[in-house]
Amino acid sequence: MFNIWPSTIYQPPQLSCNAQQTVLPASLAKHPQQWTKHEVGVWLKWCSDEFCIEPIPPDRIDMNGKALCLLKRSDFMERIPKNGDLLFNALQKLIQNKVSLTSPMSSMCSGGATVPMSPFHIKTEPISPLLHPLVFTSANTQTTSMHAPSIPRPCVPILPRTQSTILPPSCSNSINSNKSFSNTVSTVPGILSPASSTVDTESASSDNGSVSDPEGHENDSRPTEPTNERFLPTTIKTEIQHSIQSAFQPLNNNTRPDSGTECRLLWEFIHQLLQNPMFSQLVCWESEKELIFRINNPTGLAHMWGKQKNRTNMTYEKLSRALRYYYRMNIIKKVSGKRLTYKFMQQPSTIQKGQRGAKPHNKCDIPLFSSSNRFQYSGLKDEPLEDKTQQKPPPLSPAINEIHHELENHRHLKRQSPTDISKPSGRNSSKYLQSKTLDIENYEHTAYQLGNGDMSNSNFKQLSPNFHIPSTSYEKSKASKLPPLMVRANVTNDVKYSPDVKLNLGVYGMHSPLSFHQNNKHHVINDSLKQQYFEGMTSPTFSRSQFNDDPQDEPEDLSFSPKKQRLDSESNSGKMSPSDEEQQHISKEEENNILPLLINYKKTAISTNS
DNA sequence: CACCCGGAAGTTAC
DNA sequence: CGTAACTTCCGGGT
Repeated sequence: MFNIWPSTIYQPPQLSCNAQQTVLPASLAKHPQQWTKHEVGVWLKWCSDEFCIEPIPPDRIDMNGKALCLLKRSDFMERIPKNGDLLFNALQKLIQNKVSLTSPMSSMCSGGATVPMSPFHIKTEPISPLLHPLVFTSANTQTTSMHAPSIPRPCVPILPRTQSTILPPSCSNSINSNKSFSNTVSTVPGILSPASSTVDTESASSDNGSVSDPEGHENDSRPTEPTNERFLPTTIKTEIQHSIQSAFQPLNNNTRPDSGTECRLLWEFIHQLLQNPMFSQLVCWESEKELIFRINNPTGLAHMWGKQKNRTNMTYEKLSRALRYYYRMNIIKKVSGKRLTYKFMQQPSTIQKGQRGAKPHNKCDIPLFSSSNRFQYSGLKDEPLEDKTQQKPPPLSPAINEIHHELENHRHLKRQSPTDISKPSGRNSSKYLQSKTLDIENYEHTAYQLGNGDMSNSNFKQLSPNFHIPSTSYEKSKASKLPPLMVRANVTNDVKYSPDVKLNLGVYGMHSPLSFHQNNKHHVINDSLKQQYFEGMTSPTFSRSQFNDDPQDEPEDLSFSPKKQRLDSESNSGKMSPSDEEQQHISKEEENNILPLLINYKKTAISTNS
């Protein structure tokens, strides 16, 4: 009967709990109220094994099933402080399973769950699956990401995947919570597992009777064909699965009509977990009022997120990278000085979403010069950045004016970064930067396209009719797109100090000229400042002198003159003709020249600022 | 060592 | 097919 739904994706070898058996002992295949005292003990033992929790002293719950069912949650907590919640929930599921035998689950497909209520549920809210700590494990560690059923999944609100795992909070109750989580991750059928969820939900209405059928047990090699799902025990399964669905659905379906795509976003996922104290061992509010939350178990959270996204190799390192992308979108920021502590920058319910995910509120203002840049988000420790400067911008040079005009007219489009040519082997950004700088002199045109998004380089494809695009993917883009914006960078004839090169370098190196430091203040390049930026380069790091027309007076400007740099290098070192590799390589001296100009100005600004 | 940062490039779902 | 939102990897920092 309580055969558990197969599906362990992650199962470390050193599981401390029973990972082989997920079936409730046969003697417990009756309503808990009918359990004898001995059977209650059997159940407790089963729970401790199944949920990877420490053994429950029999004297803590020394009663028969009838008395057991009368225990309130608080009673459980009192008797078993560590895992009372878990046991209570598990018992409730057993109890409610019996009840729900008479109640088809078909209605669960809607956003509002009709799952039997758990005592600690808010009446008007769907039951959160996360409150159902039924954890099951199976011996099979096979990952079946390729087995995703292709049948329609109309009721599935979360990411499609076939299997997922989850850990009850109690499983991280050990000394090393992280390791505990990793080593005891078990499978909750249906949790975060929409694929099977749907199937089971669909089969539930026609297969209620299978609950008590021992033949319903499926082992770990469960076939994934929908037809086989019919033979699964469905009631509890469906309840839980639906509960899971509910948990990851938006609280307000009216504002999130697309319930079929919910909880695909990391911030949403985290927020959902935060809503449930059951997961406080993974992540909890540090200050709900201030929307500050703390990740208590980074590894566990990452595992869970990985399950949600069907990424079995998810780590906190990666998850945190995704979180860092939120900085610039003003969705989440790091709380400076507090490890594993972040803050929602706005009420999650107010976070606007793009077609597929969160975006800055004023997305149309983001692209190239908005205040929403990475430097602004370089840490909560940073005081609010000064972007209120209302200095009257100097007149623009014709070239810049043209560019500016183009930029203004293309804010809604995605900016395209110049080139991916001669990508250096390493990931050293300074080398990369330098190689780009070198490359640009070979071309007459550079195209940019404006837009927003995560601003990663992959979203900035090179588009220019006269540009050689070595990357395959870029070639494809080139064929299908036309650059909405052309920035003429006459680098061939005037590679060193033309205004356009300045722009290019700025955009190149920094993705965009986003902020600068001046008068002990960190200025964000907002609308009022961008003209000033372009024309005057008033930042100390982008000062006018650094683009002086007379390179002889500014030796540091060698960085902007690849040709000259190379010539100098050759004459100095005696090298005849530098190879491509050498062109891409940046020496320490060169790095020292170019970094302060193109990269480290951020650090300058921040350090002076702080 | 664990966490943090952000660039760069690849992946995936829509 | 294009893009948002990651994921993956990395070098470097605290």
